[in-house]
Amino acid sequence: MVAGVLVELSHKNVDRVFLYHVPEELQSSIQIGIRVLVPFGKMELEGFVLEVHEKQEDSMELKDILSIVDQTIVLNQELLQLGKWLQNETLGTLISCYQVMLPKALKAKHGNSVSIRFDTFYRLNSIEIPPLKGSQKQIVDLLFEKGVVSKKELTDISSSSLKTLLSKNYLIEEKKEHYRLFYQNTSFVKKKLTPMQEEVVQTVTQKGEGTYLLYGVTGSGKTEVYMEMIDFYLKQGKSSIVLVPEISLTPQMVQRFRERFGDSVAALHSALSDGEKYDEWRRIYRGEAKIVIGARSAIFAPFEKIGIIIIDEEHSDSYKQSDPSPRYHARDVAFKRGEFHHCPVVLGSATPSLESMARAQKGVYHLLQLPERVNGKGLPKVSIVDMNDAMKKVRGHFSKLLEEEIGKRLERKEQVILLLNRRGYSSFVSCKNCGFTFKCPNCDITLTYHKSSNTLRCHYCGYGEKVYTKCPECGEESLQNLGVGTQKIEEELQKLFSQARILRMDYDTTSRKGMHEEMIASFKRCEYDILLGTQMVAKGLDFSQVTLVGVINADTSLNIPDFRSSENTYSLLSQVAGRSGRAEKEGMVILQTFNPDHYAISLVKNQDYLAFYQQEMNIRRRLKYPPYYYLCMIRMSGKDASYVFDEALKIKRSLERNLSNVEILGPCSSNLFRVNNIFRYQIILKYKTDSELRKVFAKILEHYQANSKLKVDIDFNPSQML
DNA sequence: AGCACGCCGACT
DNA sequence: GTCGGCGTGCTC
Repeated sequence: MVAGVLVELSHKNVDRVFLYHVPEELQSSIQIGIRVLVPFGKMELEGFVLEVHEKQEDSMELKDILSIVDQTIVLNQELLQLGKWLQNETLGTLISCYQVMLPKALKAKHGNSVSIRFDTFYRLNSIEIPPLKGSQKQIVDLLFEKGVVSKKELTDISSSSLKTLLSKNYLIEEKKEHYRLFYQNTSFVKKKLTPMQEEVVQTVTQKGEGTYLLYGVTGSGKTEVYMEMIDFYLKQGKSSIVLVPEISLTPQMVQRFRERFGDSVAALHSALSDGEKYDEWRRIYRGEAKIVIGARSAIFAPFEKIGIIIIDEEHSDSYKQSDPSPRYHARDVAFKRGEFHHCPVVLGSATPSLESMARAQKGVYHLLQLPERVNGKGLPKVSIVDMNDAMKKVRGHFSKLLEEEIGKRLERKEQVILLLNRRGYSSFVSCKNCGFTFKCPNCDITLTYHKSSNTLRCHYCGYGEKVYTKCPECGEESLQNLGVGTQKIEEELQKLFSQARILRMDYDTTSRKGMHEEMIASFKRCEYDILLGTQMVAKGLDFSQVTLVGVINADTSLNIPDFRSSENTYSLLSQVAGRSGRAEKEGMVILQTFNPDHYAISLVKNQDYLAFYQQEMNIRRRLKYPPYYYLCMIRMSGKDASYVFDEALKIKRSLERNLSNVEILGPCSSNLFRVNNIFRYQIILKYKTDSELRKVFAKILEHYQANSKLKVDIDFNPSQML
């Protein structure tokens, strides 16, 4: 018997099946989709069994499989097929496509040490036991009384007596798997759906398979709709996947699911330990959990029958994996699995990505809408403060209006959320006086400041200019690097309101495990008046006492050198605005900005997503960006900068020869030009159809696979262009 | 990833 | 004359 094994090394040269002889004693347990340990050169490696053949085809000497790692399959037929599709889609290695589907404990990796935890139990072997005394008698008495006793209950009693009883065969020892996470079942009160919510649920469950874009304003009760749909499929014995951008940022969502569905909910996110993730995965695999809520990789949850896949906050760029290959988008995987399981895929957002909205407008997706808040209240009133004026009157970062309104909330014992927008922190130059920022004339994106050369550069096309000290717009000597920290704002805030209880939430204060949830819970209990934080205070939180949301610097994220910066800014501001006035009291929002007339800010005032969508679409069309064009980034890197550049030019020429109807930009140096003394150049492609693209790329990758001086990476639909 | 093979510089 | 540099190629 022969097995085809894909080994753990993620390198193009070995990314194929190697054949091994299956020794007699392992033949009964060998299966496609399990892990095995094999000799490979002088190494011992783990790998996945992808093929099993009854007889040896030729006379080639094959090595023996050393041992079997899993008793059960870790990659079922669907996932094996999905991995091959993913490889073709992303041009990553096949092994990386399989590894990305599994929790660390189940990845093929020799020396992996994540294990299953067991609880030990004891019961009596027979009723006839000679009279005993002391602690031995104590143990036996307890067993007569209870039948089964766990090891934990016996910790106070002598362990040597236990050993004696075991050695005399009076007791039987049993081991039972122990899941590291403990969930308490709580009671749940089903909320009655509004007619609009009801209609959405009906549409999806009746139409079934297909893609739905659920466009619902903040506070419109999307979570209730998700739960109702999940319940529908749960009653048919089918499982559900719910993706959220980063689950540790939305503990309230998990809690609500737990309240309703109890133990059937499994959570998969970065705050869990490897062991906890392994346990949750096993609960999913065994069908003990029917609903998984998780971040990007939860899209690979090993369910047998999927009823529905939901992607909440579908516009979030966290669904695209960009750092380690495979560079996949969870949304695309969702569509593929949706096809396989003939189930609906629901994309939900208050500010859908332009890509998704455009498809919905074209009728590719079914568009579902929830235009009203469930509390019957309107959306919060948004005021925009022009900081160009305000800065002349006050020092510091608080406008008169924001200061006054915070004061009012403190008096009324209501709560305040303050957002410090840190995206794009200090990498651009802006005029203190008029708000002017430098833009690339070819790409219409903000130029990045390079300290080393004291220049402003566009990393899309390579355009560059010298930094002036005088603002070209107003002539003032008031250009500055932008960026402030939460700590500084906190100090300022405390000076303004000495009695206020301020909770600062950023990556520093929430790094400790469980800290994030703890802070949210304590703010909810009104132990603080003001929640001050970065992006993490913007999403999914539901505090009934919050009636004011303030954004210190609404426009920093506009200056990120990325064509999506307007979209991201609009989306962030709408999201955070939605935290205000979620219960009976009216909500208010104050946006401080140097660009009050920029559409990504002014249109937040009336929460007019569709107006924003139209305006942004015009720009995208004009500049040939998504959704009108697809983007693809080819990154070339190596130690010898001039060699890398020369090869990059060769690649460009070869692309020009082999592709038609594709716009090729570059090569130019990446924003992070030198990382660990590796120099990086990039080529960006804009195109409408990718039929010939993948073949050409595959050839290029093949050509360079053995070249140690140049690494070529390809990223389809990159989420950020840095 | 690791390890061997292989063809050109400074040395006991 | 050898020891050793890391470029190239292979691993069932």
